[in-house]
Amino acid sequence: MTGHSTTGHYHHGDLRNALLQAAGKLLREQGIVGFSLRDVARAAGVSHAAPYRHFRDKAALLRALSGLGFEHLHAALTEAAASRRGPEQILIEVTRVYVHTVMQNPGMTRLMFGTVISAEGDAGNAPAASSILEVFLGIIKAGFAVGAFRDRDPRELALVAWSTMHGLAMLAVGEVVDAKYKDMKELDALARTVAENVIYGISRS
Amino acid sequence: MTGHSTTGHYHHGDLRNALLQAAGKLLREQGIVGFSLRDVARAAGVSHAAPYRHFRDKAALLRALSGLGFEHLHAALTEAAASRRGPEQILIEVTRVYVHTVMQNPGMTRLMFGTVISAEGDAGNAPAASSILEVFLGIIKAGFAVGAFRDRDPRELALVAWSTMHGLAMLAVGEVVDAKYKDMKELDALARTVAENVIYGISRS
DNA sequence: ACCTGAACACCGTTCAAGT
DNA sequence: ACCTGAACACCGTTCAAGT
Repeated sequence: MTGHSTTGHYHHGDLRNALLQAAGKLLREQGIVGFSLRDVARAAGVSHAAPYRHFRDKAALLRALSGLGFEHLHAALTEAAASRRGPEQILIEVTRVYVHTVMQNPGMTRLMFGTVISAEGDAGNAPAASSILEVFLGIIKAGFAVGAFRDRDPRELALVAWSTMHGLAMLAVGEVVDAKYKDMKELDALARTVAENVIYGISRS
Repeated sequence: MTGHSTTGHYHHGDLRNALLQAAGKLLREQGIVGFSLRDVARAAGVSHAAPYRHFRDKAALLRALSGLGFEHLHAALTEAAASRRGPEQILIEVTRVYVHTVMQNPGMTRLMFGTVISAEGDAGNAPAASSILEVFLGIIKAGFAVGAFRDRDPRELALVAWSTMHGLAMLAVGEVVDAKYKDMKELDALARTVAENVIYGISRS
């Protein structure tokens, strides 16, 4: 995205971004368990002390990375919410996308929702999370507009919808759900079942 | 439970258990982030190499600890499932207990469901998880017996119920849900709402 | 059989010093 | 302004050696 590159002598113009990119790759490929800042620096081709010019500490780097993950999830959900007709169809599609996105990058998922990072001065993931809740709120309100849903506090219904698909996604990514569900076909069917149940639950009788 | 203790010269008869207990305390008090095996050994009053006589490595200790956590959750849910009348009341109570148990020990929760540990030869948490699923299966089947629930695969309904309360619990423990929900009163109300929605969803129309 | 102490390869973080 | 290299206090793990 930066564009200009005439000098041939390498070395980063934007080390901060290079570090985040390297970190994302390591997180995806190796997971969060052995994730080390020194590895990130190595992958970016700088000394192990260099990242400290751009992030206060390892937690700050992870927080920034987590923020990128939330943005990605938010974008995927927003797109899924925009592309269909009725609120019921939307809920089914959003559930499927939620589970898929979460399963595609388990390390990122654990980073985002595992609270490996905590607030500590920074706002933590609260704002990112509330932007995700907005997506569900939008779906619920659209459902109200066409008289589809039970007359309840929309924030409650939004949280019900989110909880349900989040729970399925977490059980899947945590491998606590039976091995057979790791098959994506099965997971898709399960996502549909779960979404339908939410719909049954929140629809007017 | 062991009973005899006449010799006054200390040093553990059962270091394995002492280590697990110390680890549990550290996990509860400090969380999983800075959790170190050397700290556990120190807390138990032995050298840092001593744990290796009882656990193959740090992951094995954590796996055993996680197993204890699953046992605790299983026992709490089983008790909640046994004490009430109709399946609807049971689901509400079980949801409340699930969320409470999870919130009472966030470090343990992250250990159990964060897949910090993976299988690696050992069976991982799959058996523990399936014993939890059994509890939900029992509730669903009891509901079938009195004609309360929709005619679906009981395993699906059980997973729907589990997913929903698990999702709420994870959002709560991950602090992604608004700060005001950290108040237990609010969380209790939320648990009830979520449980009611599951009931609406799985009940015969 | 169970535990210790030294040893090794790693980490996160800091800081003087270089360009 | 940005990066490096040495340094420090920690970790997980191994292994000879002690009782």
